[in-house]
Amino acid sequence: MPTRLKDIANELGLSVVTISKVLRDHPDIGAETRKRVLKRMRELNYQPNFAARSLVSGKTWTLGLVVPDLLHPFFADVAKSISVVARRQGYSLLISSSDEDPDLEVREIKQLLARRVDVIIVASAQSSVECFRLIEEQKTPYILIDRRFRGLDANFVGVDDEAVGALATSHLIEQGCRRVAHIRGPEVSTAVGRLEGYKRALGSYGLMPLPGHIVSLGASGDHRGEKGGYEAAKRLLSIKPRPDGIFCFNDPSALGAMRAILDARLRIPQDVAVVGCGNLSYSDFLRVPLSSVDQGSDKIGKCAADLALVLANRKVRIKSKVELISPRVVVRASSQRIPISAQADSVS
Amino acid sequence: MPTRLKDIANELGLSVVTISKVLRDHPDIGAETRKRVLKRMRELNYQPNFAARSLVSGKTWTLGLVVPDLLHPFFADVAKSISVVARRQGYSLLISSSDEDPDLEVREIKQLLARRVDVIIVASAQSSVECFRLIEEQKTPYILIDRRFRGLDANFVGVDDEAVGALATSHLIEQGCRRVAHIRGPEVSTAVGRLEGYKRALGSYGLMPLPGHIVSLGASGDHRGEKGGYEAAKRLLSIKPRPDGIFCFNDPSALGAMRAILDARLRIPQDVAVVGCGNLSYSDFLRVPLSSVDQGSDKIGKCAADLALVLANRKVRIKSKVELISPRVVVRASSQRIPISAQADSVS
DNA sequence: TTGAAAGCGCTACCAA
DNA sequence: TTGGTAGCGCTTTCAA
Repeated sequence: MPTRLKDIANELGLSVVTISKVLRDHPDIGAETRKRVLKRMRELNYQPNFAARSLVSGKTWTLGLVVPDLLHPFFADVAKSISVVARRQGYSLLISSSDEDPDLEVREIKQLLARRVDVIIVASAQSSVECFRLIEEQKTPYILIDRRFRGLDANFVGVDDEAVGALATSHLIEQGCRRVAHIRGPEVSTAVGRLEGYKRALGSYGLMPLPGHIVSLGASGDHRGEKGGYEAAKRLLSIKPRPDGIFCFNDPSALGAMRAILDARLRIPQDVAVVGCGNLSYSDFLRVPLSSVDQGSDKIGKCAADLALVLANRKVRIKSKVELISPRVVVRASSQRIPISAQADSVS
Repeated sequence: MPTRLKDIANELGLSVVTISKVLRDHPDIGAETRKRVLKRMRELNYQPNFAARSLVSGKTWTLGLVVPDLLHPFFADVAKSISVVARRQGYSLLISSSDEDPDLEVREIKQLLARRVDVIIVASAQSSVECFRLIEEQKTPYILIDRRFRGLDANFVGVDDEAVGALATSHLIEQGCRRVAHIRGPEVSTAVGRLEGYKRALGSYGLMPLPGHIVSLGASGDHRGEKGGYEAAKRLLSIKPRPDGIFCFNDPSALGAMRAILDARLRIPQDVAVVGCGNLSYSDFLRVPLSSVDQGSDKIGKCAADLALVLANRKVRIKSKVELISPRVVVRASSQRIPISAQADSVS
């Protein structure tokens, strides 16, 4: 039903090839012919058929993105900035949500492979590396974001999670906390890295995690960790000596933790200071505005998209790139124990 | 590079057609042959080429979604539920963010048309109806969500905005507010509908909007209305008589309004009660938990997706469907002036 | 039950 | 500068 090259060719008494060349700005076309063709194309509002084009060229001009949860502001932000970069180069974005389910994720990836997207970008919920072998077999370039895997030589764009943990922990210590606890996340690279950073920072101040001061978020069934954070913080508060600072794996768990602290009639940050990670929107409107480590989600998206476009245009596989974004602490009331100095909010 | 039907055919000494039939579960294939073919397909991890298939069938098994802002929890939620429904039927989702820019939106829609998606779903930032004519010309079915247009006979799925306004306003009145103000949104159907509902509800209680009690969010440059809500509320608070309740166009503007109220050293809800719209996540963790009208974003997504799948499988155009989701109030502290009764949070 | 032929809309290659 | 031919991987139709 839509206009085809052939239609224009017939109307103008030219060949399909000529029209095709005009379409793609091929040099060897007469100025007059070109003008006529372009005019008619515009009149008919001609749109080339992507399927046909893909079939010939082997390129779909499509990027595939798989995230664990589109509703999570971090991933929404990443998706958005990928989409902006991609669009500028004529690429579209096929997005799917794996719901943190590794099997579903594999199915989604297979779907993207079947559709022959030019590059796959995935924030993976896998525990094994198997499914990436599948992608490699098909020779589709792919980029991991946010979460990485030991021993997998793959493109990666994400925040430097050890730096996240170190930054948050050092900040708490600098604010006068001496018993900094950590609510850690599940067994994925982000949580492990942040835990490492936490330990490293304590060490660099000559401190150690106190017994019971590292608790796990657990899979409390809640999506993002609010409930888990609440439970974990309750456990922490019952321990002697009680922590005077908590670095939480992510913002939702920090919200849960803050609720537990307030419920226990303790003050934030005077009794217990809290730092989260993710720097989600609306932080300024919380009961106690939450200090948080910003992961630079838009930067991650932009980097990943830029890399994707490079990969999409290479014929041969190139050496894997690893890009680590530097995190930054955004200090708000939940950890501000020392009078405001030059550091607040605008720190780089 | 990936396996083709022809490869399997050659290996097994069969014709391409036979393999193709097995692939699509065609009945007239010998049991033995079918088994052999399926086995080999699995071994080679065969994936049919979508581009080739689309070219023949004219179907892309792809839905296109255009939203003003993927970061907005409402649209993220809608996108997610569309994706879930679509996936179950083998459809993928091409998502793009228009950034509330009508021109950009048109370009995105053109892109989707060029890609011959089976259905376009769009939460539109247009002020005119022109661009939908474009879609109609190409005979691509489309569904408007969230925002609709007068005089455009199109499929629509969204919340009943008048009911939203009426519900929120009645709730405030029932909580004892007598001077209910409204911070209204821009000139789109959602804002207009909510304003109408607000007026209707006032009327049904024999009340009228007081002079200056309807203020506009304005385009204060902030993305979602926090700053606009702040400014608007400040203006409202300076008016005599001062409002004792504010129904805000959306949650971000309600957050801004609450900040203005607290800044003015007034109490929420005792001095001024506040209701927002959208019921975004984390509401429980706000300084004052925000009452909000839930728009049923997941229901909207599900409905839209179901409708899209129907449209994708019809040959002929069918009469436009309009589905209005009923909103519900979720009462939290910001509007709870009367002791908690059976109504709180669990109201349906 | 199987397969040969034609064609979807486009691009690449080479000849005119 | 222009166009004929071939073919991308698949489905549809019809004949064997």
